[in-house]
Amino acid sequence: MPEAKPSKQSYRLRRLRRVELPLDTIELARYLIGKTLVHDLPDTRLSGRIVETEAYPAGDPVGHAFRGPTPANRSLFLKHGHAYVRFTYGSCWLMNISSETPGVGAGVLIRALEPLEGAERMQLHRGVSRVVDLARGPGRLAAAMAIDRCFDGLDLFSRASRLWIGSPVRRAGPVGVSIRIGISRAVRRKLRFYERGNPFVSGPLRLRA
DNA sequence: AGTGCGATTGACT
DNA sequence: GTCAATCGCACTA
Repeated sequence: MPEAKPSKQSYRLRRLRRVELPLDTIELARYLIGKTLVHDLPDTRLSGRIVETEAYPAGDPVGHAFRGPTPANRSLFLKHGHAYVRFTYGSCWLMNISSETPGVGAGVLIRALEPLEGAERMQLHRGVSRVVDLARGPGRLAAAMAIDRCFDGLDLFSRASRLWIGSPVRRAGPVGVSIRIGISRAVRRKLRFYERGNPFVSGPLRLRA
């Protein structure tokens, strides 16, 4: 059973530098597909390929920054490359990356990972064994990667941050674009990006093809 | 596979 | 008091 025995392979991951990021919310969401998210714990590395993102650009009425800065959303207004971590629905943390210049509120939601390293630890964090369920969905992703409010406001591109964005381990497949998940209001912009056909992507099947 | 629903915390009106 | 960038489970099929 591949689900019960996740890979113990390790990878040569390079920290990306902030200057490599596109300074644009939608371009960043697209750019992050295939890159890696890494959390270095004291004894273990947790990492995964980013396979699904959503852009929440400046001025987006469903973005958390829409009504201006508050103590809870201020991280979205930091220079691009900072973590914005928010608790929602009583049980889920969601991880975003700020995506514009200082003072502009915008971000990219990281929605799903294909686990690479530390999947056994992720199984413990999540209480599920199936590898495809470890980080498929933003709440699951945060739980698997042990991301909570401590990381809100962290600069992912500071020299020695424990949480960072790494180079791809393989070339990303074709990237699909769709409407965002869980956005029920009139805003139906196609701002969700995902690696097409990847089983670690969340959402209904037709939005993974 | 798709749909429906309850749980549950924090921020803001 | 209301609402939320969700999840897991219980359904139906």
